[in-house]
Amino acid sequence: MQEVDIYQTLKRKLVSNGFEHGAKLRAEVLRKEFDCSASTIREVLFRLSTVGLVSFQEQRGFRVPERSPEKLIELTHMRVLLEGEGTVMSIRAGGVAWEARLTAAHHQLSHIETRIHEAAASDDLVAIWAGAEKEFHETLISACGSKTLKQMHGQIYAQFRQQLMLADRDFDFISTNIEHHAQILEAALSGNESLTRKKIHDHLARHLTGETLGV
Amino acid sequence: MQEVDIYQTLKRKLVSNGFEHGAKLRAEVLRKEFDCSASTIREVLFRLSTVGLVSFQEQRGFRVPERSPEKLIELTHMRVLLEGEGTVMSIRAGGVAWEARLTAAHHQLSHIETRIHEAAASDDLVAIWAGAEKEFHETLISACGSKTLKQMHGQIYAQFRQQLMLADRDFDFISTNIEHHAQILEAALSGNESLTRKKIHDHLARHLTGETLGV
DNA sequence: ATTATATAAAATTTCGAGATTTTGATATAT
DNA sequence: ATATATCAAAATCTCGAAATTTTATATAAT
Repeated sequence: MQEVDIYQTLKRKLVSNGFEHGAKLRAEVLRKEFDCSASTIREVLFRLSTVGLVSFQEQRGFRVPERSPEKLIELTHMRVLLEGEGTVMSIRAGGVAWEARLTAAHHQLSHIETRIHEAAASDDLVAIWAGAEKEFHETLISACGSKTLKQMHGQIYAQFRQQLMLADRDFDFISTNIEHHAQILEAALSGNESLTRKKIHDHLARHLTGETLGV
Repeated sequence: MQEVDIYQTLKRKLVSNGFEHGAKLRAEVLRKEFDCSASTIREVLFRLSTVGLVSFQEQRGFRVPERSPEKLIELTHMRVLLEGEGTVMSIRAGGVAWEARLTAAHHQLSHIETRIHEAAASDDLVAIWAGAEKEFHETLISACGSKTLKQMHGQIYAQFRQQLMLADRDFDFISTNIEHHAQILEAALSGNESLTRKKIHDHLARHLTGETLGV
């Protein structure tokens, strides 16, 4: 298995319930799982600690970051800030091409959310939903013109998902949430910047209280 | 030399003119300089790429990031966003203790800037100034209550300094800049949030045009 | 002269073993 | 019973050499 594949596989596991929060990531175990040397694993884990998905402590190895209500609040705050700013920049610079992409991304997300809401949420469907939700929020900021902003948002978004894991799975598909995405789309297409910021904030607001992880 | 020292030493060199922009960071060379193995160097470089101070490309090793006017503009934009948000949060939550720390940090910065402005800027003085300027801007957001925001700001600030290196050294000490710091302090102490945001923006505005790196 | 190919040199990446440090268990003392 | 000290097991970290890949050089072909 290629190192880049090991990286992707581990990353996916880290943001989608593949490990317990706080679990130790032992080189020896992972070495066997991926059939490579301990140094290669060590390297991949360093790269993942790069983006905050793995915590590293000198002489004490690597761990999955603990779940923490405060951390989730901080990450949510950053998402509101970065997605709000990035979306406003996209509104100004994106043009029709961006509006088209956003509409398409929302259509797909809306489709899968409705489907899950009506039936049950199988693991397969949840995986598809996770991709569509990520795509929608990334499309919002995709025309902002700042690689730096997109990169930071990518880091924050991944850590946000990792904090949440499946804790909030049910809520993600209730009609309130489906409505939220529609309102963000509508506000963005209307070009109303402060309204768009507000709708993004409202969508994420339930994670700003600490209740989502039970405080 | 301890690995943590290697990390610090390299980091300092990377943000203060110790390397050319775009320079290759060869493991063999650094291995000899710090008298350790190639793997140790490799690890440190991975950690520095964690925070964006070193760029890494598969099979092509590590480099000092290129200087780029666009990148500087993006980093400046992020600084305005993060320092503005963090300072406003500090105004709300910091209390007298924060105000006292901010006043102290400004006093030290003001002192050194005046001194350099009157005389010439020796390398020693510039190093002291760099510390004082970093301290002032970090104190602004120090009471924001978000470890995540502080961490991201730290990354952005280091990359910002790395982009600038000594390109803008002269301007850093002219009276305009000294005035800027005083106005940020005054606005923050007055508790006027939008004015504080504006003063932080104005202070950094010259880096938003591209002129600083000559576009 | 320019492009393409083959070869050599140099740099990066992987590896497993040895050295170091932490962790956990057991024994001893307060 | 609590705390401290000692030792063994386990994990992490460092290292230098071997394997792989890139880069540079020289040769041949168009």
